[in-house]
Amino acid sequence: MNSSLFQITSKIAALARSGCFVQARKLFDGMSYRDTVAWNSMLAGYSQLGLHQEALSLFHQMRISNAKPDPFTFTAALSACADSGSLLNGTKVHALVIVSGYQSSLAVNNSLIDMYGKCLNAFSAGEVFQAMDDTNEVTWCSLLFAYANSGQFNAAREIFNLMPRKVDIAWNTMIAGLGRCGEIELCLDMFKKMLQSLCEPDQWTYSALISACTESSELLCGCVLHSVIIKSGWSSAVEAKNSILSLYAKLGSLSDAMKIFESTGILTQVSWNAIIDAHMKGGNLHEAFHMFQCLPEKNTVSWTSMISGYAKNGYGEEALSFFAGMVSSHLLPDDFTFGSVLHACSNLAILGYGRMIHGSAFRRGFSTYVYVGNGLVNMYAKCGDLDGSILAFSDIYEKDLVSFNAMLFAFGLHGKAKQALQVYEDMIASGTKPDKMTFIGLLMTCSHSGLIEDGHVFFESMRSAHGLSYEADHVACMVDMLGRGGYLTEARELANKYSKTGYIEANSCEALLGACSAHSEVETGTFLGEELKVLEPDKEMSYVLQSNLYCARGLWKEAAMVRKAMIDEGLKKMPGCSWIEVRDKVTSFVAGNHFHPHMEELCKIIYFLDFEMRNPCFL
DNA sequence: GTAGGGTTAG
Repeated sequence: MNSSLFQITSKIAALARSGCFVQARKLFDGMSYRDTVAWNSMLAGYSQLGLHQEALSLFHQMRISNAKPDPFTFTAALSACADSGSLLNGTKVHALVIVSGYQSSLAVNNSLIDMYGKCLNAFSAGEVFQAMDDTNEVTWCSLLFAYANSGQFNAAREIFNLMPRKVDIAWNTMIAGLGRCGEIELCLDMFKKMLQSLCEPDQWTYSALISACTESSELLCGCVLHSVIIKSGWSSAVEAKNSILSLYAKLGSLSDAMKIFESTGILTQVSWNAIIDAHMKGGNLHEAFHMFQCLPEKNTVSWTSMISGYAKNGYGEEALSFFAGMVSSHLLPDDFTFGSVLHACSNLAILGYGRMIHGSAFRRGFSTYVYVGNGLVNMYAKCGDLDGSILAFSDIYEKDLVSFNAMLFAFGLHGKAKQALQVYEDMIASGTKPDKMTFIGLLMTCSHSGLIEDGHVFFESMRSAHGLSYEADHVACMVDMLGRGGYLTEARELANKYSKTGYIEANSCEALLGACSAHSEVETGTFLGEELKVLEPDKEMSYVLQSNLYCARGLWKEAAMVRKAMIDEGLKKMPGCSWIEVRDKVTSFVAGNHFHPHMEELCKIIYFLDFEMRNPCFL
């Protein structure tokens, strides 16, 4: 009896190890009696294959059955939490470790430190470490990783210095961590010290160094290191090759990246994905799609590259069809995937679909992730659901700069200036440094809400207090703000003051022209319109704005002449349209279009609404 | 018969 239990268990372990988890699970489910080792074997199988959800649900089943978890159980369960980045589940398992009395097991404690480190919770990792009376190399390395991974480099260095014996992996952890934070000089310094010590750099050392160069846009430094790698003999290692490839792909020389790609004996998924992504970044969708089709095996990253690339280039529908393709090939979306899909949803302004994605991300446990949360804030705002944005924002587990910017824009977009400025206050209070985007959001908000004084203060503090330089868009926002408020002279002066070419920049000129039509300044407007035609001869904007200017003053003949001149130049204005989503169908409306099937009913409703707005006491 | 660390790509 016992021997058959042993036999089946070893079979399960072997099957799971080789990736045949379906067969392994069949055997496991057919067992009449399972002891702890049997549960552990199945659990470890899922955990190692990256099937974190399955692992955790098996762990749960084990708890409600009679089996008693042991240190093997906990290490497998914690590794599933660690690799899926689920701090919530990890903390629950930690509680069960204490309940089961295993808090002095070295392996379990090491797994706990690893889990907290991967979930970016160095503080808890440190607490576990403090309570340990027995430690080994793994303990120290995991603790070091915990601090380095969460960007706490002073603490990481302290731990590194305290380590009883510095193994290669500790050097690699420090180098990789410093590199990820953009500390390229400290990173190279570490590498020098490593060479001076008795530790030998390996493929991971070089991979981390090259990634550090990529992170800091140090192409030249990366090239030097590339030659060092060739001399060291590690250049054929997959890890090094992939990093080198992504260095060239990301820092612009796609042809160099292609050379590495074509010379690579082992074409790993990483190489393919890096090239696809480089094509996407360069806006070369056709080439990216071609490479994607040639990919022998597509993983989550490959599909996500396609989704995000098409979404970024404004092809929302195509992006969503890639998402559908991914789902039907049974790949599980992760936080990056959801973020990219939400990006597509905000471009298409399809609230219903966006909500569905939100639900899906929630069920998979990703809705509190920063990349997903930022996408949700943006999606809800663009789809007109400000409350949705607010809820999504408050759900984000660790808000970053993009989260604050997205929420600021959301309020700004909906004309809620007070709340937008509050977001900025909260952002500063949280220690997050504002960037150029933040100030675009602030200035736009001030402009749309007529907060001219606040606008001036932000514009000034942007340079003096935050050390940021003005870009054309910031100046244009200010010009727009002053122009809307009727301060046309000041607006023009400002535009002149900050122009780099001596001429008013095109986007400031557009803003000024807009202000001229709002305030009926025909002469100035005409002059600016001619200037804008010189600045952007291929754009229809100058003609449209000038024509609007004449229309506002009732100068219909002049307006018609401008429109005709535009057509003569071969320019066409894309008509603006509005659209709504009703029961999964999007209907769009263009001015002057009478062919909508329900046009008559719609006109009646609009007539009624118009009447009601003009006579608010009617009802 | 089961277990614990770093690794590149979106």
